[in-house]
Amino acid sequence: MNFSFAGLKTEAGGARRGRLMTPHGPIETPVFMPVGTQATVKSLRNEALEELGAQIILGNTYHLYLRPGHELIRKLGGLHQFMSWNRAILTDSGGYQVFSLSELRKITDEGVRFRSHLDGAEHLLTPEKAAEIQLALGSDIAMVLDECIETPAPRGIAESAVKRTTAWAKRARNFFLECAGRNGELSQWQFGIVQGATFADLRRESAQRLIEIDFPGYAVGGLAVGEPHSVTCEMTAEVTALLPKDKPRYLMGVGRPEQIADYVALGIDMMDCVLPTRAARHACIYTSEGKVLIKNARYAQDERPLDPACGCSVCRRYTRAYLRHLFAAGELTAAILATHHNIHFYLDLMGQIREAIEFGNLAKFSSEVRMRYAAGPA
RNA sequence: GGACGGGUGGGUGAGUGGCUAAAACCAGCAGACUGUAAAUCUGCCGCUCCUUGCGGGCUACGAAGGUUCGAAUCCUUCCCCGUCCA
Repeated sequence: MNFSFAGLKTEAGGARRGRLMTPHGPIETPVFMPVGTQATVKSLRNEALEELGAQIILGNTYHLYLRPGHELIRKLGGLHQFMSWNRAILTDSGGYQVFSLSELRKITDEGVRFRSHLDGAEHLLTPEKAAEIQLALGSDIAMVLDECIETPAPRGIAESAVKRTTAWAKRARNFFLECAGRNGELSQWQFGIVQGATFADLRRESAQRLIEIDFPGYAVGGLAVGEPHSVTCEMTAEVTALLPKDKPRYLMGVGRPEQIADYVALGIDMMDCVLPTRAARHACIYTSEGKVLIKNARYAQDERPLDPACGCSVCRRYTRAYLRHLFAAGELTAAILATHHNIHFYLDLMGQIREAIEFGNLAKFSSEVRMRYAAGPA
């Protein structure tokens, strides 16, 4: 695997236009990665994802370990073969579940003890175990187990989360290299994750420690979990200023359509977010003019497509009135069509961002998107 | 003709003297969703007034009367509906 800007432009402000080569195809960056926690992007068939041009999707260590089990997936040829997805996959480590399943877990220096949300059984996820699971899954990019905390957080909590995340990163890295060997880097990468809540010095400290460990790529975690967007940007900027320029940076779990270009401008190459898929299932449609809550009565007789400016197969064929009806009737097709459109919107948005970087007018593009979103849909 | 049972807000349906503008669910309306315990969750949902307050007024539990300080709840008559008997 390798990451390069060869023949590609880097914008002065920090935005980068790159290419990440994986065993499952190239990834043009900046990239948006649809989330497919349980080896599927909810309500989308892989055929649709391919049609939409998804270059890489996410899977989740914690979920796939619990069900169907990483050993089973390994036996069946790895995650790519198991789910019949031949493009790239990044697996999250379960670190986010440390945060989102906070009532079901206990953290120690050893690792995280979870009570399964499926059957209540107790499981211990250690940095080594998370790496082992992801090696079995065979994702193109594996994440280290980290301690993700909510923001804002008291400094003491943030400090100890950074300390633990650093120690875990070291262990995860050692274990990973031991198992995969240095040559393992050819087929699977492992990224470290910066923590530090909303404290700039802790963010720098965390990044510095990870750089010393030396990963092929770095993620910024624990953001967009409660703090204002401006703070998310400040923290991201602190980190990207330190990270090696020749390695990919991944801002985890973001963001809203009008925020994405901001992160790119700060030097972020990769992002993922459940927003387009989850919001779609909840009848929230992202369009070039802002969000459309398609269940609203005002769309009952609206014969326009979800987004008149969109060229996706859903917008080419179906009306707002029809989508509204499908949601009102609780039909599964509503989720399928809405998700398809929202993912198209996100991937297309990122495509436009890549283009804007190449033309050197990302800032202009970004402010146009923001203005359209502020104005709202017609 | 007789015997029971029943008529509650847009729907289903609790409530059987004051805490009831009336549970709950559905429908309806609006909103949220950021490394997915999410096809989920939240708010509103009789009308009206304002100094928007766990505020005021009005109307409301088939109809009309009555008992009571107070009635969806008790009594009387009537009108409907269901089941059974002739």
